[in-house]
Amino acid sequence: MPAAPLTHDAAPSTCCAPLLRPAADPEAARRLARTFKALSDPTRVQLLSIVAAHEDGEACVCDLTEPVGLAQPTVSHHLKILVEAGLLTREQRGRWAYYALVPDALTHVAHALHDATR
Amino acid sequence: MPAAPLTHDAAPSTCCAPLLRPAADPEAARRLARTFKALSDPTRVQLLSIVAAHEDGEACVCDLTEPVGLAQPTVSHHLKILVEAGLLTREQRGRWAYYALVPDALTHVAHALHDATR
DNA sequence: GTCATGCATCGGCGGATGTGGATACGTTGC
DNA sequence: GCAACGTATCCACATCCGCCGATGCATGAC
Repeated sequence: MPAAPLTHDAAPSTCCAPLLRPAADPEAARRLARTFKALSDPTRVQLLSIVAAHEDGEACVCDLTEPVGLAQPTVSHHLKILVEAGLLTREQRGRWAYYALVPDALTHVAHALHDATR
Repeated sequence: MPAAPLTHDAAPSTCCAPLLRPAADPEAARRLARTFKALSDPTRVQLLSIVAAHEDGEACVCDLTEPVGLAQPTVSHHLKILVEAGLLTREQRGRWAYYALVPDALTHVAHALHDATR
């Protein structure tokens, strides 16, 4: 932070082109990245796919530990991340916890990404 | 791993529902997650947005360091990750390196994600 | 009540990641 | 040749993340 007074306003050549549109503000980028972070692990992508492939589009933890080959606490951890990202819902019925996809979450993410880079 | 021979084949109740479709194979999940990992950082999302907002859809590093408020090596590092993920292209013209969005990369990602959770 | 079952949380370990200063590389201009 | 400029790479540091064993918290069966 010793300041960088050399604003390349006096650009010698045609290096820095102007922006046509204002870019996505940092807050929007932060929220987008937060969702992508939830999708940045192979296990979590697999979990989403497995849940989606299940009948009624829902599955409990015991359905998921074996396909991904991880211990139950780890699967529970990943599921929590997916729920916090708004990609899955969690519903407890009896002693089982059923996870299901949030219907339009993924398409919403796709649109947000398209808007940010439009 | 003393083995967990208790395969819940003899499930007492209706816990484990069958799959309607085979879920995404681990390899596909790995590739998808690899792309999302590149998008999982706020700085990188901002970089994509700033590049897209520039005239001609391209920008050099000197256009990018100031908006994101990070040092040049850090920005270069993030750009490399985006290029390796297939989201940006790098073209050296003179002493400047111009980065541009890969046209259909994002929509392709969106479709792949939709397929994995169809 | 007790016990078993399914799941979440806690704690720690090992590896990956974001960050920037110093430095090396390639290009332009002299 | 040399100097200046724009970028990329190297290195070290702090932090975060995936992973699992141990444990706790519910619910259901007895």
